[in-house]
Amino acid sequence: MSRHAHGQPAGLTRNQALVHRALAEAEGPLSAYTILDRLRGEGLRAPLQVYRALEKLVERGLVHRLESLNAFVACSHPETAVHDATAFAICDKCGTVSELADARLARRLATLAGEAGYTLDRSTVELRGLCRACRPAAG
Amino acid sequence: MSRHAHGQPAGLTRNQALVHRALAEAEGPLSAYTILDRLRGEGLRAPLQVYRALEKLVERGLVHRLESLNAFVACSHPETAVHDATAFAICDKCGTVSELADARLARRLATLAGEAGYTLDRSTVELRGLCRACRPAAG
DNA sequence: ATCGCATACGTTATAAGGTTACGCAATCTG
DNA sequence: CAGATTGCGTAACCTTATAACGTATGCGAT
Ligand SMILES: [Zn+2]
Ligand SMILES: [Zn+2]
Ligand SMILES: [Zn+2]
Ligand SMILES: [Zn+2]
Repeated sequence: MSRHAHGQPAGLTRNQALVHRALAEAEGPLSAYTILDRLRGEGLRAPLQVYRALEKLVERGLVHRLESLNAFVACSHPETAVHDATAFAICDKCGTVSELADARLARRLATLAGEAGYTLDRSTVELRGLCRACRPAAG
Repeated sequence: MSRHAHGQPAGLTRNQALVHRALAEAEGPLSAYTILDRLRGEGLRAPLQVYRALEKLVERGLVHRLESLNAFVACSHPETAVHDATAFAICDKCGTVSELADARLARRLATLAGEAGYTLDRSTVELRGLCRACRPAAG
């Protein structure tokens, strides 16, 4: 589980920077309320302060929302990277998350949506299972 | 596990049947609390009555949960059908949902998870965009 | 400078979604 | 019959997310 050593992205407001840093320093996904708790020492007091920051961070692609967990993670890719069809693998036991980018997946999703008559604006792909560390030894 | 003439799966308890019917009769996804409201006339009073029924229905594959909507839909495939890697296309404007099954997608997800060191137990794939009816006419 | 607009901020209250805890009843199983 | 399992009902509670309202700040156009 390593992430970039950072360098906060430029152009963030104080609250946005605080929320982004909290996520970047966390080992895994955090709920909005957990973020809030971790930032009370910095003066944050209300859920909306966190949700508003998250909204902007997600818009900019600096943070992703994990729908199946109601939680958020800092993006593990450089800010410049392409982000179509990001998938997340989530360990059901230890909760670690890996952000995966895959062009073939992106194409397949676009094709599927198209065949069903839909445009594809954004996609949620979350894979649940066990990570290598949590998997029982093969037998 | 067969169905009666009116499409109700057999072997459901009263609450499960009520919840399933509510979803099957709805035009789109329903939240648990909306289901509850629609079933108050049938005697349901508490969220847990709905959540417990939903849990069983999801286990049996008769109902799917849409994580990005916090809502549920009746499965649109026969009860016998295979259900690995079901994807949902969701119109952002009118809310209609199409349930898509695709073996190539299933394989790609399995490969992706495997390469990242994860087993793949179940997947959430939700595609957001506009359906044909809601898309602005081209040209 | 100052008006209008846009963006961010802070606070309170409330909506929406989901679970824990407890106990009773029916249905198997030995 | 005892014990286990499953479903049911109620109340209380917790988590997640948004609405509503007002303030502050930057910035370009008049
Ligand atoms: Zn990312
Ligand atoms: Zn793990
Ligand atoms: Zn289905
Ligand atoms: Zn539509």
